[in-house]
Amino acid sequence: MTKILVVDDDRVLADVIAFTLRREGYQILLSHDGETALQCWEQELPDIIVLDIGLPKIDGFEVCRHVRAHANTPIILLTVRDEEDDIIHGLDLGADDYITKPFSPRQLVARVRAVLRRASQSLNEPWQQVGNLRLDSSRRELSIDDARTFTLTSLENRLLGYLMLNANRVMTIDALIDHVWGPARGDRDMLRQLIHRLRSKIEPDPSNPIYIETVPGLGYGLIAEPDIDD
Amino acid sequence: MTKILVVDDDRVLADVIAFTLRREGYQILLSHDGETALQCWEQELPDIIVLDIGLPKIDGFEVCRHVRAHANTPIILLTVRDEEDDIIHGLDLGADDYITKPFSPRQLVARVRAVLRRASQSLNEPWQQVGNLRLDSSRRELSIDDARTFTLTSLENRLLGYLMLNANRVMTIDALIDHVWGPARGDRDMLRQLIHRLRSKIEPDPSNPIYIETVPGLGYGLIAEPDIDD
DNA sequence: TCAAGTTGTGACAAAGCTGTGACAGTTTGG
DNA sequence: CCAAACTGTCACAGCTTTGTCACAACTTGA
Repeated sequence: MTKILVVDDDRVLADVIAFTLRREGYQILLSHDGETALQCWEQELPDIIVLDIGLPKIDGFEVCRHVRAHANTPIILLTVRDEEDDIIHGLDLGADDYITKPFSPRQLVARVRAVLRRASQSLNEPWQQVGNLRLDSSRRELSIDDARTFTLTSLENRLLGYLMLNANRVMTIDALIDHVWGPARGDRDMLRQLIHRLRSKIEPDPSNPIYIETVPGLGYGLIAEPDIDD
Repeated sequence: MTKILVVDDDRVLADVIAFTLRREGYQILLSHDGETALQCWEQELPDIIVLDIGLPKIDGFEVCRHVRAHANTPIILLTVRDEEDDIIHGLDLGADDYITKPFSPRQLVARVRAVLRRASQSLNEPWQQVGNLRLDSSRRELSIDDARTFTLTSLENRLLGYLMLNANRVMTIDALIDHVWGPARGDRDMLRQLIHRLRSKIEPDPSNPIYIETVPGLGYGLIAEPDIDD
């Protein structure tokens, strides 16, 4: 059974979350501060963590960083709305998604499912399809519309695979760097170059990209169904 | 035209479904077992799949899992009533919605529409909506009436997000400054400029603002439902 | 009425970000 | 072992964003 670690110092909210997720058939582990959360994580190795940022003592960022240093356990952050910096920081640290409080049970369940699905998808299967892009990761081949096909380099393949896995979401620069080169390698210059090379390989008009969009100051995203006339 | 793949081994029911959906203007692809369904999916890449769970050989869950491993094609499951486990299992595998048999044509059409709409809005994008303004903070994009869309800068996004969060309430100048620049940064000049720039970007007539109102001596507020002739 | 403060507006420059080309070191494949 | 491909590094131009300032119009209160 899928185990979910829920971490929130607001006990009422934590109970609500636990109740919601239990009803969906998940097994719930509860923590109310960062320290016990880390202990619990280490002992139980849950399949996913739902993590509030504002925790006493060890805060959510610390927990996130610590977990990411040791494993890939998916993490969903709980943040207050309009704290954009928290969200970006969290995603930079490797969180997989976030939910802004207040949220509905349905939203929560949907996110948990989506993140779990992405996590399981990332492993197995050799190819994935998004819009008219089909990426064969094992052979590093990209076909567009079953017509043109390109051979990608290893880095290009990793970047595009990650973008496709998170299609239509904007990935922060640091998150991309971490996923392509691993933590604490790679820098922004390298990512810029990589994006540039990937674009000039796959975009019909590389200076007016339709697949890979830039969100200045934030990062990049893959557009699933691009308008032709963009 | 929107392509729908209908998979059901009950040929009578499959035909009824196909008929119903065709009448709504959709293009229908039919399969009666899992194997041909997967073939059909891979070749045709339909926009959505209506999938019965109880299929011979490869069952609906398998089909669902296989599709999800490669793409995000929306899936609606057909289940028999009271099989809650089936539903939960299906949703865990990434199905987008479900309908319990028996169902009416109207239900089916409504679900299909709903799922397609959600999918086109790329699922659970966390945007906030106030009146006819919709702000997607993760992209820093503002759409008005689902028609025009503007790209905002980081500061503009933070300001507008805060105003929308407190729509119809007047925010004091200092509160705004604190929320946009953080405590003890920023001054009134900067806020004045920011308001000015935001207005000239989103207001139809920037010198007669209808969205962002000025309350002299106090601050600014966002008007949720502006009169056109203001 | 007048003075002080507030607001809208335009101009400008500094700082930062992004796309781009070039080049060299490294890896890969034959 | 060589050539080709891949990758990291750097510089630079162009653009956007942001802070700063000046000034005119307006409001307010004594």
